[in-house]
Amino acid sequence: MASGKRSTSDVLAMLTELAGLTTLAEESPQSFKVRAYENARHALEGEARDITGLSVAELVKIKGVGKATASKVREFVETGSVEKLELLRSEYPPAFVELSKIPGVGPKTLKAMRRELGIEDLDGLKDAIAAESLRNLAGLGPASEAKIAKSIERLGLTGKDRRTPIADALPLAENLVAELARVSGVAEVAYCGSLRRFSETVGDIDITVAAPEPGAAMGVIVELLMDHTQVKEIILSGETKTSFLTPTGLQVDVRVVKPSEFGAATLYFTGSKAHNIALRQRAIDRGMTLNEYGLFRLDAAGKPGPNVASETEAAIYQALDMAYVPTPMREATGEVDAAAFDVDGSLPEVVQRTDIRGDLHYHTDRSGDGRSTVEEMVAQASSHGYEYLAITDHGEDLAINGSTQDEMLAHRAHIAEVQKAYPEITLLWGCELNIDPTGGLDYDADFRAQFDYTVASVHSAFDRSAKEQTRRLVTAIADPTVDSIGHLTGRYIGRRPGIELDIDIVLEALFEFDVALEINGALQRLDAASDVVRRAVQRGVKLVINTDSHHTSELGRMDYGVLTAQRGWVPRELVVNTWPRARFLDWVATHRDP
DNA sequence: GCCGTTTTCGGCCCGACTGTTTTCAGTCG
Repeated sequence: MASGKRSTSDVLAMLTELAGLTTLAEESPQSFKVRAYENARHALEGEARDITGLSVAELVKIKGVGKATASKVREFVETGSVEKLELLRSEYPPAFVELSKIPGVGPKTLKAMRRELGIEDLDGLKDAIAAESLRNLAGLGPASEAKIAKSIERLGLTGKDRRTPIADALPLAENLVAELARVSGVAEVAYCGSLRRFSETVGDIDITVAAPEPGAAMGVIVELLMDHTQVKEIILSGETKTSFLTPTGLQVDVRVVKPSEFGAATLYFTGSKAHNIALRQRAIDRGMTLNEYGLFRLDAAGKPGPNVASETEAAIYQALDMAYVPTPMREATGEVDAAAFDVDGSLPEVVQRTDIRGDLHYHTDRSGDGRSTVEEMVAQASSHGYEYLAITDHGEDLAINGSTQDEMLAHRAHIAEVQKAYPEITLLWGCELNIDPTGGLDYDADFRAQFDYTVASVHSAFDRSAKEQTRRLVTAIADPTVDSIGHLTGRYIGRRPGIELDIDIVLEALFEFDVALEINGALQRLDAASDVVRRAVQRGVKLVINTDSHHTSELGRMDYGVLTAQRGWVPRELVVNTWPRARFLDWVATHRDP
């Protein structure tokens, strides 16, 4: 194994691999050992401190991490590998593990294929299917063989670990929800799953439907789906559950329940799985049981008895003696204990869309890539009720999109003219500065200092080393004319990885120079990412939630930025654009001249 | 492997669907 310093994400990846290989070894995804590794991973994911610096004694104090896992983490950090993991790797080589990604093939089937038929990789499996020998395995038949053959055909398209960027999944889900809501007999529809938790990529789309007659409604829905343009193939269909694949291979699960069960169902299908398990454990501890139909009191015989709550998620959390947990926080990274009144009860009140008073990264057609005029963009912002708005067109360094000094000065005069028609909203003449590979910025310092507000961002040179990029960012952050850092890594989710950074050093610089970190609400960006945001919160770094709008149709991105902030456990207080105008302007003035 | 106001052993969340089964195992979420 390669040497080098192990990071927190390396440790988490190690535990994920350990859980995966142990699933094979134990022939069960429900294996208690597997769940222990997964729980430990979750617990460490939610840990604020740098886990690579913790001792075994400190690690075992984290709930969900025991002595065995703590020792493995230390072993991994100190030696770069874990003996147990290496043993499992030699027992289950990558080509064999790869087979576990085939939908419908679980650990039991996989090991039977190896044991009985000597299958070691995809080619071996294909040969066995061609020879029709798979059907001879106990519990399998011709139908299973055909199903597996089909799964292999579309592997890559619909493999179990396939992820779809939220920017692709969300519009599709919203359209499906709107269509299903119009089906007769349907009372309510919501998308759930990782999409509702606002995960940046999703494995599938889960849609929950409420209907007084679930079976009948499902019949109508299946008819609708049968010749729907977004349905390539219906892969299973029962009384209350139907799954289909879209033309791009994204799986959609539709589940129908009664309206009285809608809260329990959306809670269940929103997950995360680990969050659900924690809630169910809590129910059991209180003499109740929780499933997708509701929360029920257990009778003396341990059977589900009277319904306690089911119609709304809020009622279920309340019955479990917990604060309501916003969907983006349901990742089992500490929110269950934090929300539990008898354990901690200090779940932070995260920022809400209604807290936002202004947008501070906002383009007009002064930018080469801007598509609406100053007048149009300001009118749109005003209609959103904002108190202030920073118009931040590109600086001169972006050859095609940027503006010269003279153009910027004329732009300032233009903005001042438009301001007269909008007394209720304070317009700031701003700029999106480009951070060059060395950390340098557009114009000269004196000119930059004239802007009312600036956001500095990376737009090029994405492939430098983490060391170079970190120095680049820190140099920009230290510049007194920089008020905020835009889309931190420059990533496009699922298409382009962002720049590599030593996040701790960057966060330290942001804190020290009192520069705000942007949460960019563009769905393809969502940058800084929620995990980075959560660390920023822990460090006390100020944040700003922006749309980076280039057109009047893009202001809705504020919702997405807020959801990302909620995933990062951001309290309103840290978000500078929730502050009243006077306080915000005062902050800009003081941080520039401390 | 983890955990404990039933603590150091004996439990560990719950249900739908499919296929191969005459009552259930495997997979999935």
